[in-house]
Amino acid sequence: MKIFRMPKTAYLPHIAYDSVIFGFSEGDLKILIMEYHNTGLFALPGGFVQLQENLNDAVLRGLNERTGLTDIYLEQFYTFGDFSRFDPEVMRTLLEANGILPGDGYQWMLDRFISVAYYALINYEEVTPRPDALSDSCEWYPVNELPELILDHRNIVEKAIQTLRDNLDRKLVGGNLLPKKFTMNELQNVYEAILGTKLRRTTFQRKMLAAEVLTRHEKHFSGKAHMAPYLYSFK
Amino acid sequence: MKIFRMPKTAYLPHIAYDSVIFGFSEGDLKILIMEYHNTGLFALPGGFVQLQENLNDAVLRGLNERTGLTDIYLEQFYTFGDFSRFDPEVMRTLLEANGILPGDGYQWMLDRFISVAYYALINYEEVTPRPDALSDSCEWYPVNELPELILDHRNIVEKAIQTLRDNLDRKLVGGNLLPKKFTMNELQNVYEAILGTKLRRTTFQRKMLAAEVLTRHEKHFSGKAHMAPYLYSFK
DNA sequence: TACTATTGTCACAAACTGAGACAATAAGAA
DNA sequence: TTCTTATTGTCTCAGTTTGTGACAATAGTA
Repeated sequence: MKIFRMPKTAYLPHIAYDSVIFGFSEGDLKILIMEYHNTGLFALPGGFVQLQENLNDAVLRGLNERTGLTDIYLEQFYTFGDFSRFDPEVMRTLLEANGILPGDGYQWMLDRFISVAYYALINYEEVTPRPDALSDSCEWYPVNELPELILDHRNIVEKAIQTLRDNLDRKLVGGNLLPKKFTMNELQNVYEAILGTKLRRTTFQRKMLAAEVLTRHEKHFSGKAHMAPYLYSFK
Repeated sequence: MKIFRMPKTAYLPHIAYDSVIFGFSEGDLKILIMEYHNTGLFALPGGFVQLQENLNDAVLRGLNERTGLTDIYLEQFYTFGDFSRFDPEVMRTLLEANGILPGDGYQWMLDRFISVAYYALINYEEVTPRPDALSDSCEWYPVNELPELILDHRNIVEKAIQTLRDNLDRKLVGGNLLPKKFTMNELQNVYEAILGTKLRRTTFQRKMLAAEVLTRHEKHFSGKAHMAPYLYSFK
């Protein structure tokens, strides 16, 4: 059995973060989910804040550890603080499955936590998800086919999607889920996956062009038998 | 000197909340600011979370103590977690001005805190602000004439206003700053105070009526020499 | 060379918004 | 009573944005 090793760094007690990491592939909006050793428990990637660390930096650090990425579109969206999310059995199961006994100095992890939730938008292609010390996998799941998640993590995901939808037009963030250059159709597919609805091609194109946030590049020849679309990038 | 007495209840360490309590009077958007005994320090009303209390309930409890209100429109908008907001001197000044010495068991209040920020919209007329044990006043200040605030509280206020503006049309929350029944003109004044811009009377009226969120009641006779406006309430 | 699927753009109608016009008041003044 | 004034509710008209379909251009295949 793999032995759990946490860096000796000290963390702020009672405070955690969870991150909903969105990616886009095969027409689906997906998020990264961790599965823990020998437990069948699934959870959002999360972590703790070092004693002298900015909260935002802690999240970026965790994101970098899971994805290898450094420049990440990241947004804080809600802090979950209900007492009902306190369920020490879940964490105990998780620690014990990793060979950690009570009294190993991880007692603090069994306390009540308030969790600050963030969502990140990343380019699926640039990432090879990496599990952490406690988990044996970190994998993409389509948002419509999530496994059962621990605690209130399902709630967190739903609020993340809702916030993302609300921000989509206001902040024009959809492009963060794509490679630097993309076709208008790919961008539309991202929007449709996030909103869960079909959009009109011509209206969508007109709106995006009118927003003046895109730069048009060379055409992209896919080998298909039809007119080649332009490639775009965000300004 | 008034001696500081905090209920013996235990609180979660490192976690606080701050609330930006909005009211509307005399054409101005105002917020409640506390002034602390003998220090000249001004701050947002805030507090701590009891060990078994929901975060949201803690904020409602604090709001009730400051305003006497129970049904309050409340929205969480951001959690401030930079290490730079750790400044024990401010809290030490504040405790000492209240006759509290080091070793009185309030050491935990000098630690680093992460603060979850909320904004509330209340009906100015229903409220008589009440100071807490540490403060000698709790008063309304127009958002454009705030005193200098401790720590990052000025930041918190600005983010609150920004969020309120963004949510104004989407959530139609402006009515929470008014009595149950109000005229269209009063509602427009609230919108103008929040947005900081003048709006067109006819366009505003048409938009609000088209939204189908208002119920029209009897006319309101103000005694002025002109056509009496209808009163409205939110559905 | 003809055929097909997709793209970029245009055209027109429908819906929405900005800006002003105007009659209908409520109360005071003449 | 009648006139005057400030404000309100509603309408109109123009300008803008959005929904919807049409259509030619094009990259490959048959």
